[in-house]
Amino acid sequence: MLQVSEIKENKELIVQGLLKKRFQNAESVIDKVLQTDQERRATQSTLDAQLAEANAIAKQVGELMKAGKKEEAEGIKARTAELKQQNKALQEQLSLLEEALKQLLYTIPNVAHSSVPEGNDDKANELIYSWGEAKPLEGQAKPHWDLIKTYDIVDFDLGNKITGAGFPVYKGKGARMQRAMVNFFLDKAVEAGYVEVQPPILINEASGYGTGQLPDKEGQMYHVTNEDLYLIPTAEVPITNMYRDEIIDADRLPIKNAGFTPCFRREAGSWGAHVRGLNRLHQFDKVELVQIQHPDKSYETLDEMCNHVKMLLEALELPYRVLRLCGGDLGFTAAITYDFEVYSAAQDRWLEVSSVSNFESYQANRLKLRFRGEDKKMQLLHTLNGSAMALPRVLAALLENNQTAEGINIPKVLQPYTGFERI
RNA sequence: AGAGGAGUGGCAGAGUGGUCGAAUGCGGCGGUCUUGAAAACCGUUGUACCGCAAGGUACCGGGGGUUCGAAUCCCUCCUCCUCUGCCA
Repeated sequence: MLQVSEIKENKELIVQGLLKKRFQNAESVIDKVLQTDQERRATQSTLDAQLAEANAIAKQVGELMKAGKKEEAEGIKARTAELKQQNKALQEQLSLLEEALKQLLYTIPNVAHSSVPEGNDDKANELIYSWGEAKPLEGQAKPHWDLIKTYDIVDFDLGNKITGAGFPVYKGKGARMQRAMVNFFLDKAVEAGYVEVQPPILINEASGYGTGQLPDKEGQMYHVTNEDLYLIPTAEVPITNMYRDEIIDADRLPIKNAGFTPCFRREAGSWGAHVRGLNRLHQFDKVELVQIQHPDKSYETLDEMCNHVKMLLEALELPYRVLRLCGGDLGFTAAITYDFEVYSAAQDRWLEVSSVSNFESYQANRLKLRFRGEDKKMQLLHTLNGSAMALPRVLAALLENNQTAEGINIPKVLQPYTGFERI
């Protein structure tokens, strides 16, 4: 969430950034924050003064008791009863104000970075890079949902039987492909200096708040009600939360972690071709990169992460493009996001396979993730993450783009991992 | 899952109702000494909030309670350890 101190100092800029993000009533909500904070501070001051008085009396009583002046002590106690009531009321008032402020701040998204283009939806996203030849296949190109049946490598009916829609079973070379991609992506991440981690895939409520899935977006996660835990929608959540409530030594920065996990998304939503097959699933596998960086360097890091994803896609020989999301299409917690889309020849569509974002201090503020700056003052760090990458759509694109009469060609870089050159 | 024990500052570890934000040791930082280093010695060393400041307030796993006053007593939750049971 945003920091009240920032809002106070840069109110106009923040309102601008929020409007770009298409956050309604930015100005009035910000005003409400400032007003609530004002009340909070006033209440805090009063309460502190009263507590100071109560503390002084308690000390006095102690001294009188020790001196054996019991009656005098009893006399002073009368005042404390009064103070106690007032303090309790003030305490409650303060808690209410603090809670109100927090709830208010939770409703405010991150501010869009200055380079983020204006726009209401994905139509306004800015194309900033493309690689490879994006053209439909000639002849009888099949979409991946047909190919997986032909080669019997992903089975939706089986998944339906044992779980439900959106939970496919990968079989034979399909399963092997998954394992190959995971290993390839993880190996590349480790080569790039990321420390591999394997986090839990169930998270508690505090973690959900830390990275911004809670409150409000609980409907998108599977909830294990008998333990009050959530299935992760992305490894971003457990990996970033490893650093919740931490004060990091500046010389440890940047912190780079990579992890492979399954991801779970409820996404009750649309039907049709764009959710067919592997395009959208309730459970899918993903390798995620997370970095924690000094605020001055987070945009360099963002570029570095984007270059990493480019390298992966080029190694896989998949035509792709990079989009800078416009304000209206940006996620709640992101200051800036680059989407990587792979061209799927048989669908003649672009499939999002990676999303790389800088959250600046928005998550760090919720996480209480800080470091001591050059001036010895505590400062919030910046968090970033990116998928590298989401497997099902990469698989879909590989199947569709590499189909031949003889079968599906596996990219060279994956062959050492699959042990076969063709499906 | 049952029985018992324990959670204190970066770490170790005292403290069982007042003078305790908390002894002591280690570690860290600064200094003296030294050509340099080590050792020794001296000093310093938590976080958040309120306040222009002086200063004040809160925090001893989390939450609640008793009391004029709680790290210390009570309730509750969480975590860890030991034993028993179960198990990949």
